[in-house]
Amino acid sequence: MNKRETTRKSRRSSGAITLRDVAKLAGVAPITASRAVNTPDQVSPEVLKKVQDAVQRTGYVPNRVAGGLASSRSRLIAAVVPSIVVSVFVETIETLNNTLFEAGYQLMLGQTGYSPVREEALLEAIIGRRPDGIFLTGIMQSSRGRTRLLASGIPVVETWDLTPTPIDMLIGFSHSDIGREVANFLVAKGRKRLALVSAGDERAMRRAAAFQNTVAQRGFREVFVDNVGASRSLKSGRHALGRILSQAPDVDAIFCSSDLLAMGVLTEAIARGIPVPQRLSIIGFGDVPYMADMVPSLTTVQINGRDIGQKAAGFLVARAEGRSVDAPIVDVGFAIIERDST
Amino acid sequence: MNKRETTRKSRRSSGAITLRDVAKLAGVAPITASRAVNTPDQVSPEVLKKVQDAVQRTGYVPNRVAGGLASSRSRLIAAVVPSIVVSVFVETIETLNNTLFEAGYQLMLGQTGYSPVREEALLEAIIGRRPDGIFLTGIMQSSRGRTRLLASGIPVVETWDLTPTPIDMLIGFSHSDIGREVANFLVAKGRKRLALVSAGDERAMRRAAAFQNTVAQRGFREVFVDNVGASRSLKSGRHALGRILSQAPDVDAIFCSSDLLAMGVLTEAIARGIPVPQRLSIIGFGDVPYMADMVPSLTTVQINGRDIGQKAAGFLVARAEGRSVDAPIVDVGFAIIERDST
DNA sequence: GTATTTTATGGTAACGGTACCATTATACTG
DNA sequence: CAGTATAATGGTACCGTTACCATAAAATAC
Repeated sequence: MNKRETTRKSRRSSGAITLRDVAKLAGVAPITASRAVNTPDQVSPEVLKKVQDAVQRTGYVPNRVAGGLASSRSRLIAAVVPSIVVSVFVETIETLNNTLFEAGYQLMLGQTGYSPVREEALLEAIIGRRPDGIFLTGIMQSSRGRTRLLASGIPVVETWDLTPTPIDMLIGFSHSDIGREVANFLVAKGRKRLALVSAGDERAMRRAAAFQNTVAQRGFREVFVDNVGASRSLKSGRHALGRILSQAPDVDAIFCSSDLLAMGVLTEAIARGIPVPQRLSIIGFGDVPYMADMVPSLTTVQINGRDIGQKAAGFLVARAEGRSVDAPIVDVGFAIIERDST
Repeated sequence: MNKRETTRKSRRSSGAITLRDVAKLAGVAPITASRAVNTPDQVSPEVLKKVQDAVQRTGYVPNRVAGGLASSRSRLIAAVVPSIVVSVFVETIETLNNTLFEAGYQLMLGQTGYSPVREEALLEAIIGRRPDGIFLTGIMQSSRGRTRLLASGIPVVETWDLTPTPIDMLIGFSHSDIGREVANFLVAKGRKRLALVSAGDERAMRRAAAFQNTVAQRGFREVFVDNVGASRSLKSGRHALGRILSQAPDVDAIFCSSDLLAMGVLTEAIARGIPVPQRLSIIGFGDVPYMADMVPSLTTVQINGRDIGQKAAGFLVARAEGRSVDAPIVDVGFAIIERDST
């Protein structure tokens, strides 16, 4: 009988130390050991000590998978990002991750590569893991995705954008406001012939559209648009300026959809001996850390990515722990940081 | 009786659709439904169709937590990184993540912030999640950590470094070789008065030490060392050059422990009108994507981070699926990419 | 036509914890 | 001092899935 039991065990068990082993060693029931580990103030000091000793001696590490299944709380938060190579998201993710870790949560990272198909598959994989919360970069556009998330009942925070119809919580800012404000800013600086270097993603396009509209409304010449599609590199910024100069040589200000593109435009301008900002104003987006210390330093739209990450972590943890979030829709705004390139 | 059952259920259950629900709807046993979902070729076409219909109708998403517990396979891989803001690691993580996702695995991300205390806590959290594999950036230095990992029995791949005593698998390159080769490279270029701008982490220090030794062995003057500690920003690179110029004005070549620091040094040099590379050679480390397209373009030590990520994913998945890895210790090497800054 | 393998399906018992309820010992109340 | 609240501990069932074994039906072998 005993033998059979042992055989059984060796077939299925992972062989690791379990709470049962710890409890046996400490001479208490498994449930008591569980309490000693998780809610120490619910057990007597003697029992606590015995269990802690047993944990030490055995090197027991609680199995969060089992715990998660039993309690329906995985202590896992999933984050969906287009790409972590796109540096503008990195600080948000880092802060999100760190804040979650402090609160006892782990981060599961998924990258869509800006692909809807990928996003769909990712969502399925994420929901299957039953995380306690989901962080989305941007608004979930696909209605299938929205339905899925809603049906899952998992707290969701959409970020990095605003919408009147969020799935659940929302921490973002208005891309069209940015487009408008940047246009106004450049016009106020006396610029007359404006251009855009824009990536092809939806949010960048929204900034671009607002920029164009504002320029048109104020009666200036049509904005020259160079769309670099998915190539967000410094090099594509350089090439973009090349095209602008040959097709619209009188352009005197360029709004780029990322700091890296702006840095490319700036680099090309310097290489061609075009004085910045005298002949050409350049403004980026994102305020990646090192932009302030370049020469010339880059004027850009600052987004407080760390703030977004921290707030999102706070929201998700609160909801995971059954607390409600007072103001679950937050506009964190943006700021145009004026430096030497305009 | 039935009532009681229902009551019970509502107390504990998460309320989500389970495999049992799907099975009931399809008119088969739960285990058969499980097979239809996971190993479709083990069931008859009719049953397969019935189950797939039921899945569609219910919107069933398998609970991987429960599956993981039952099968001791979480399909989760954990990655430990110092920081994702340090751009040199980002491509590795991205490729690791993407490759894992293709194979049906999710990535759990942990950041140590270069802190051993943090690393310890992180390890505990990771092991508790019973991932199928662990990716480490660098070698696990702490012997407690090594013991823990070994005891956990989880496949581990250490990366970004070499050691004669890896915990398990290893994909890296030699930091001392880099220090030596860069010194030789600069000397071959005719440089005589060398300096280092180094971050305080262990691997950077190892590159620095080898660099210094080589310079000493070849009979050149002692290397001027500027240690920037934990501040790896462009700005600290700029400040570092300031200090070097005031304390060792005859320095004619600088090896920086990261591309970002090198970019800072380069920026400061340009700002001060110091001709690069005529009066000053600058070489970085990492080959962050945009370094090639700056003016002047930056000479640097190229590490194939994507290759490391892809290989690591391959190794970990193989081991997770019970296959063995032929050559689990790989030196991916490095290359000095000569550009305009030397 | 019987013996033997293969295929398809199902029953049952884990996996390693925690929720829920029950029980006992102890402290407090009036 | 009985009656009641509180604290500490334990028993049991269950979380949602899969491993393992058993069984029945169909296919193949001889």
